[in-house]
Amino acid sequence: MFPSINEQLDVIRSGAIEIIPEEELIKKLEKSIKTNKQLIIKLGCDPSKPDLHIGHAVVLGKLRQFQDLGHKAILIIGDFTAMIGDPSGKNKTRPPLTLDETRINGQTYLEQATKILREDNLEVRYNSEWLNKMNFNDVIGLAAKYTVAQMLERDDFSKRYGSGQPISLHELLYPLAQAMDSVVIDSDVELGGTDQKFNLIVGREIQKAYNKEPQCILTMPILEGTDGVEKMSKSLNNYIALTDPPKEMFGKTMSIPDDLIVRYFRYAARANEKEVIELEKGLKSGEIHPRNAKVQTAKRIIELYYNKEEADKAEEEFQKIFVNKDIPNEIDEKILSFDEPVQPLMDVLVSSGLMPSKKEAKRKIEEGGVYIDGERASDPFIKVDLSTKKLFKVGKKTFLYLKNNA
RNA sequence: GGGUAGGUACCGAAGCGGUUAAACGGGGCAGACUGUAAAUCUGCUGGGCUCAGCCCUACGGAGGUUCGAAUCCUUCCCUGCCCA
Repeated sequence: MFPSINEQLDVIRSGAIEIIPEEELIKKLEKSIKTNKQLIIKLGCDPSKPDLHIGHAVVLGKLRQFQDLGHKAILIIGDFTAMIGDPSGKNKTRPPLTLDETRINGQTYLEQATKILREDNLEVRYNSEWLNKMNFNDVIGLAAKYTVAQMLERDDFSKRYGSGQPISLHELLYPLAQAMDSVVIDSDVELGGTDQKFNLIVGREIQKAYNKEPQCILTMPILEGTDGVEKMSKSLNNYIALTDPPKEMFGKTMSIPDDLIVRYFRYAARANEKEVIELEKGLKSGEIHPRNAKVQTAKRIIELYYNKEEADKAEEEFQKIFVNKDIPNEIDEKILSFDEPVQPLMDVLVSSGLMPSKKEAKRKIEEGGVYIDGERASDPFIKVDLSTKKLFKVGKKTFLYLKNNA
């Protein structure tokens, strides 16, 4: 029923940063094979930001591998914990969300996550189901199982504490809440990014405190964002969303710094180890041009979430617009409804949504960032005739046909 | 509860009565260049208008002093640190 331990371990280890403790995982696997019972693999997610990106996909992909091995994935939608807001990586307390908001976000999350996960061997649980029921007594009982010093071991807590940044008490409760999830679902393995290591270990400790068999933890790397410096995150706007259209995925991948190519090829494009080594060698020897390596990576990523045709199309578009400075194949068209078809350029830019304000429009025109039918418009006060369709280009990548219907 | 230091634009951080839509850095946007939506360099970065000028809004909130306040006073809210 299950593959052999070594086969399973090969899959499990690939791409993983740490497995703690590995011996225990082996024992769990042995037992699973012997009793023919699935292991319970937990992945918690924070639905406060429902835009999933290819950084999240790294750990989701690992969960998928466990599913493929025959184990049971439990995806915890942290609708309750999202109200607290995991302080991880943040130096500031987050604004709390309501349970309703997190529920809606959770649904969105799920829609995106199932692009990667399979529907069988999958169970979805919302942690408000048990956390919302705990009363103050329960919370005290839980909090009594961990100490302040242990909690302050967490890197970002100690950093914030040390530098005089505020830490609200409820933030200290976050790892405990997440740990409670593990207690309730009896997880055997919990997955997470390396930044989750602390929380995952707390889960293990708390399970023990509740006389449960402790979970093993497996951490996956945190993928850098397209800027190549910070981790990929929505708030830093350096992410490639799973729902990004193909040409966005392509362009964003092309914009990563060269030294990130191999990491993206491995983790974002999910190339196998052999391919990764080949690419690495080619880049080093100069046989493979970094540009082409990026093209290949970008196309592989698009193939994961769309298909080959879309990948080819995205490449073609990119070539067209950015290399040949041509216009894209498909351009949106917007009909405006001024009383008169002849309007000042600034007004046209604002009411079409191309510019947020007239001041901004004026600036961009003066900077030479606005083109009408291929001609650079340099006078912000000119009027344009929209009785016929005109092509507007703002900056390098925004194209829009505009026409007035009156 | 006492003491003390703070709260400035998207973020960090100057300014401490007028010349301040607010230095500087980051971010963002635009331009040049490029294999690239990279790097680098340059410019811009609250809004409106009858647009080289004028007007509104803005330095935690509310009042006040002053010809004039981010800057001074009163009060309230929030945060760090020390002491209890």
